[in-house]
Amino acid sequence: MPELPEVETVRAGLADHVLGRTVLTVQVYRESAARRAPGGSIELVSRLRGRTFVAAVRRGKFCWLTLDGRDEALLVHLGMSGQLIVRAPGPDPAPQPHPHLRVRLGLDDGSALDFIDQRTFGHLTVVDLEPTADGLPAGAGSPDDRIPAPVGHIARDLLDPHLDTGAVVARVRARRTGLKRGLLDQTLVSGVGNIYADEGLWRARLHYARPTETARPGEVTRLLTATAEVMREALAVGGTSFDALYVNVNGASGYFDRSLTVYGQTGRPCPRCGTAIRRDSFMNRSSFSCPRCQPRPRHGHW
DNA sequence: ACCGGTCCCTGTTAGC
DNA sequence: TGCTAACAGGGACCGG
Repeated sequence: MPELPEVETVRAGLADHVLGRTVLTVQVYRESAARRAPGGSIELVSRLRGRTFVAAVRRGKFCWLTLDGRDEALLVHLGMSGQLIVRAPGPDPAPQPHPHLRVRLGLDDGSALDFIDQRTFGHLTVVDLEPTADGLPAGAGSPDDRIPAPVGHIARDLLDPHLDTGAVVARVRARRTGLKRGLLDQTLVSGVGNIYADEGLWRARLHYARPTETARPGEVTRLLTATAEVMREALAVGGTSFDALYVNVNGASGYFDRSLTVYGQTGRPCPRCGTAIRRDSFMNRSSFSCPRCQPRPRHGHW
């Protein structure tokens, strides 16, 4: 499940491999991959063919390739299983295309950029760019202050140097919900998904259901700092282990799993105290935590 | 404006 | 063995 570190790995790979390339052909193998555009695949093809990639930018889990003229971009969201793979020039070595190949962009040097997505939550769209709300650079890899219109409501992410952490702490505490819900709300702070939320909460020794309104400023700051640390460490691992020839990420089975402390570790001992990690159902998904390091808040206790 | 629930989608796995 | 249900989950959307 690609979250910020995985998407940043993809962005860096795109910056290395497709900038300066021009799109010659666009093949859409599954219409729903282009569903975010009103005109669907027809619009994707017409707005993309003949265009040149001039920047690879990311904010949170959204990534975009700015197009020549800098008024439009190819916007990508990987959903939960999306991959972007650069296929080297030359005949395709595989006898038949990947079963989950959704879109293939043929580039002017004979290479191809493949969008592969098993669970189909990801999508590609060509969108207009607009000025950022704060006038600052849009995100990682951005040469300017322009952001895709559909990403305007997404907050800066935890690794953005322009992130105002104090303001995020205040906004989280102003909410009436649980800490994990706040951390996963991409309009408060972006880039965090279920995996890194659980890892950050464990590192900060906070329970996922802790009410935001009773969380002290220092605790929320600790949560944000801890989650950013986990993501920085994952990024360092992923950045060194992906094949330089390919832009390739599969968060579900990739390189980032190995350093996970609580996510998916039901029954295994907590590295801090040895207590068995437990799994709870929360927000219709799983939450993993240490019952001792992250005690459940009792009503009225705080 | 905020908040929580629902749905979209496919492949794998657990359980009867 | 064969079927069904649960599970993985980001984000748009909707009703309160």
